[in-house]
Amino acid sequence: MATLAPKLSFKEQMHQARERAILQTACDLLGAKSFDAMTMDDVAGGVGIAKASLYKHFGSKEELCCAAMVEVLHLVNDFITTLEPTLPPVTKLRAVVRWSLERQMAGEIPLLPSHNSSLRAVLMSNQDYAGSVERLSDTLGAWIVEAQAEGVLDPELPPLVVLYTLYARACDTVAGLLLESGLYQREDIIELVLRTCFDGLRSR
Amino acid sequence: MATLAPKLSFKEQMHQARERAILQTACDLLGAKSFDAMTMDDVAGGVGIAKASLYKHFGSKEELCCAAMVEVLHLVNDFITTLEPTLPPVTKLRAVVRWSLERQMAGEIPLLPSHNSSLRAVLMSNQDYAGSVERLSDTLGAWIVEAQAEGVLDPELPPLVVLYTLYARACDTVAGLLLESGLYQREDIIELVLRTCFDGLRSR
DNA sequence: GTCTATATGACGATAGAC
DNA sequence: GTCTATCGTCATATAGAC
Repeated sequence: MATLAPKLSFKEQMHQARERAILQTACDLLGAKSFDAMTMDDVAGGVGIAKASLYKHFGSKEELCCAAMVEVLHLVNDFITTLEPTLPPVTKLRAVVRWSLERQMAGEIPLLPSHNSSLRAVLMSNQDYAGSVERLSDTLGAWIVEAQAEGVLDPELPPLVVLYTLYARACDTVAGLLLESGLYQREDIIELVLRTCFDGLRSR
Repeated sequence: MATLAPKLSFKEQMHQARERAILQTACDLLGAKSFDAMTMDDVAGGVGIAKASLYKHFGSKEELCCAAMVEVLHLVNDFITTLEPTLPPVTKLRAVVRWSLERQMAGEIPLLPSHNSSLRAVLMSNQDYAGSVERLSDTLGAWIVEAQAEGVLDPELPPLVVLYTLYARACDTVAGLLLESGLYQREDIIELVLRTCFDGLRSR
């Protein structure tokens, strides 16, 4: 396994470190602006290397941004494996949305690109990305069905509607706007957003 | 008043008609792609005029897109005035979200630009836009407070959180994604989205 | 005001020295 | 592999004829 590779030359370590720095910078930038607005000069400047050097690591802007998005999906899939499997499914669903909200409030790249982003078309034809999305959707979908069977989530809602609603809340900008307003603390905002998502706006 | 202006020369009528066509095309394009991805060539091609002619009507791309967004805000503010004032506030709130969802599913420009759009910065410094947003927010905010006082909306949620949540649902992409899936009819999708927004995902 | 043609600049990507 | 310098392309915006 790769994690057991005993020796990595200094050169290779530097190479990987640079690549991680590039990906991290791209993540930050994509959290702040759209794919179209982000430039390779931005990335190069952020990392502190020449633009031409970027192209030694990633063949194109699309390739770099794909890699960044795939990285995020791997992170969330990793996070999911750390969740205690015996937890109630709705608790696990909340945890995933919370994870995404925390990431987003930290200014990092959202889980999914917005619908009208130019990046979407590129991502959808990327096998690694599509596979990760499918894996994530399958996991969340199973939890949704479980939670509905338990009667915890509304069984009358189609699971696909629930899934998309969770994605939307995990990526929407309410949390960021509330943070900007300066009226609430991070933790309060996360609780409020989770509450409006699961319990709705109406009184009980 | 302008609506009573008795005579409008043929030239002026043509001018206004072209301007409306330009705005409509910009609306459609901004519904389909981001501000950055939309080009003035797209707009000119859509309207069927030369690009240079656009600049006789609008001084810049930013100005055109601002005008398009302001147009939408005027439309929603107009829609609001058609609502029977004696209706319960929560009914009026639902109606506004429904109006926005219908617009969005028709492929038209959303009510508000996404957080990380380059357009946002431009809009925020546009007085006409900012004024319309403020007017809209004041109206919706008053209804929210009323509905909370009646106990129909959860009084423990800060009104600002409710407002942003409504904005997010009015602009999010769940409706569009569900429409793309082909599994549901427009009217069903709207009902489902309104339901998850107001009633949440949890069983009652 | 509308058009064709063009000036100007930004950005993705590459060439070639080190 | 990294850099500087540059190419090719495309988009905003304008010039100038009609």
